[in-house]
Amino acid sequence: MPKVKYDVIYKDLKRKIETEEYHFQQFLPSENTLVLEYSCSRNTVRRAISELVKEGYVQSIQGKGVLNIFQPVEQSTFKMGKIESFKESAIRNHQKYFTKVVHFEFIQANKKLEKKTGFQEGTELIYIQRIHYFDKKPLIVNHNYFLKELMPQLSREIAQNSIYEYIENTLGITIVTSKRIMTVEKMNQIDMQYINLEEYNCLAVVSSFTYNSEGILFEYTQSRHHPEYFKFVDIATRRND
Amino acid sequence: MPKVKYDVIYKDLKRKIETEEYHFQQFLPSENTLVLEYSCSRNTVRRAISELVKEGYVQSIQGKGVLNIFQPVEQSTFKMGKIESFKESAIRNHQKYFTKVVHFEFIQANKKLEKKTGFQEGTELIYIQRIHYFDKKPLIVNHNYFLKELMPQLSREIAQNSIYEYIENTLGITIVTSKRIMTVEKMNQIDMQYINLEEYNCLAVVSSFTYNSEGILFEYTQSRHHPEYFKFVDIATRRND
DNA sequence: GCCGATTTGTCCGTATGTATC
DNA sequence: CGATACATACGGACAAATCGG
Repeated sequence: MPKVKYDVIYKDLKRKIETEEYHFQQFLPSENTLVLEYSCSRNTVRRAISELVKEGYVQSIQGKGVLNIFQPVEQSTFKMGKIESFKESAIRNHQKYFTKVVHFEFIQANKKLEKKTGFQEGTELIYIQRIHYFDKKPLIVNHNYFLKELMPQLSREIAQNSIYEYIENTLGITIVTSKRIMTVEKMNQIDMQYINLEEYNCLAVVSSFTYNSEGILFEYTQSRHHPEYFKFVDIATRRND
Repeated sequence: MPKVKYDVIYKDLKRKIETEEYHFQQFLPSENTLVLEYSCSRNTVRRAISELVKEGYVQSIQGKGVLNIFQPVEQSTFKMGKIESFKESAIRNHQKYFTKVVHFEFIQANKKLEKKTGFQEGTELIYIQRIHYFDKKPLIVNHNYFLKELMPQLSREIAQNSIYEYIENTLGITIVTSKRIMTVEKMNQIDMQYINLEEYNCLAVVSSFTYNSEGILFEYTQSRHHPEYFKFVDIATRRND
């Protein structure tokens, strides 16, 4: 992240909240106070605070102040409102992970796939199936469909490591927006083959549509998770419309 | 919603996107153009646009413009990034709904409940179980825990209708932030009693913690959904940190 | 109930930086 | 290189909500 002012302030406030330098259910210093503290304009302070609001750390109350409502949430496997790769997530949660590529194929989108993924019929795609392990337990089956045109060099070896790392660092593509849909589905043949669901007969499924900085859809992924190890966190704020 | 300028602009842009007055994968008029169109400052236009970014309608690309990436999403049962009551959601999706109160009790939080809900042991609560029907099919089992102190008059009759309506309109409490956690759980006795899961043996579970404008937790709800009729949509944008 | 001080919310105008073409 | 477009930042003004006297 470029070193921009509002981001520095945001990170500093966040740290102070997490380390309880600012106490739970107490007000942060007023915006005007923070302006003096950080020698910046009120807009910049407000920008930093608005990030914290989005993440559910604080709540601004007109006429009163900015209230700290942060509680050290039971660590969640996947953060929301962010795009996070499997590897990043694993590292952040201090777990051992391992990825196995079980299928790698160049395909063309057909009608059925078009409906599911949004890629037009005939589009050249790379289809990859990967199994993700946490602590040697297979927990996630991943079906990735990449736009071949944008990453013709993508190989099995790269898929073995982090594809996102390759996309961002090597190809220099910036991922901007991702739409995700969470559902629960009955297990299928492939799930059964790789994951031990024990007495469960369904999985948590996250389908995501990822756009690059040109606004074009370049990836569709379906992640099928073992229910016991799945958690999806979201912060909602009321917007009246 | 108070009639504020950025909101008027936001709604107008949103309408133009939804009605395809602005076309998919094309750029919106530049910020400066919009400034002239709406006779406002650039900040105000940017504020409106940032709302659209949050909702995944557009994507701003520095040096190029604001790109329309809206696709009329397959209608989703539950919107994300918003707090929405069951009734509101049902109306928006043009479905017939019906709510049945199957349990209504005044209780005190014990240790176990404290761990689950966040309400301190000994806190006086109202515990309600409700079954939600769409088109006569029971699809959701709802367990609500309300802070009794804030709504001592809450009755079975009110629970029969929309509790949120009562809270907002009658009590005048404003709901501000809600933290939600989505998981998949095996069905329990109560689920089995009320919902016909057919061959499924688990449900989609949404646990939510709702805060009022004072920043105090006043509701914990666990919603247990029939998997076939459950969908959770989310827009993620990359923030580097 | 009113008034004034404080605090957040909205809005404006301007300047400068950075990316794209 | 210049023109255009979005991104960051500043400072100021007034509105709206809260709270204490």
